[in-house]
Amino acid sequence: MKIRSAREIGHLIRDSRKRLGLTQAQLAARVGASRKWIIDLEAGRRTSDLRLVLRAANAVGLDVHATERTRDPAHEGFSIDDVLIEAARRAPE
Amino acid sequence: MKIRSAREIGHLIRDSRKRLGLTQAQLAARVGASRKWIIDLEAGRRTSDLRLVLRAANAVGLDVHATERTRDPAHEGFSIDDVLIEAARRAPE
DNA sequence: TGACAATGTCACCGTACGGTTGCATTATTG
DNA sequence: CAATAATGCAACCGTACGGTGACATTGTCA
Repeated sequence: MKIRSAREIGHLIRDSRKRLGLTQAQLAARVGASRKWIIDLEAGRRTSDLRLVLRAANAVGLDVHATERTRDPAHEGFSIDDVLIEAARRAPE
Repeated sequence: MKIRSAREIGHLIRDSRKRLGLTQAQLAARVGASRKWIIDLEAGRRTSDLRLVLRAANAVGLDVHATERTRDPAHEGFSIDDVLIEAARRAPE
């Protein structure tokens, strides 16, 4: 599944965690974070510390990959993205 | 490429940015962050705000995917991970 | 060579991230 | 049903994340 937002990876991690029968507290212990951090991650909040995010994904059996898009984004002008970014800056999430 | 650390995705983003001929300042503007944040991201520091990380990856033509490992990690006991996590807590990065 | 762009680092500093604790609200199991 | 576990949220609060600006270094092009 392609990840487009913090919410998406949060939901993925939650689903995988439940499929494994892990509680939030157990996952938090494995990741090395607090239960609050797991709650925030699964709820799709901005969730700092990328290392913990990757560790959490790994702990519930998710591999995170990055692949290059075949179409060259330099030729796309970014115009739509720029609008979205501006909108996101005013009304985040 | 499988992402295992903040450093790996940082290097990927840097390489893709250079391939596109973007400067750090230009990427920062597209992402909606400061140049310092781009520097920290590319250097593999912990890099908060997953939304910006995903946005930066997208801006340089990288798709981020999450895939389920076929082998069930519940049956792997997490013993090795637990050791790594403990080590990471003492001597992070 | 000089002028300029790009990058990395530093200091300062505000803020929001996240840990802790406690409590309310649901599942879940006996 | 009662008892327990699991989850979500709220409050408090320390800290580190990240923006700004300045500077040194390096790379690039005339």
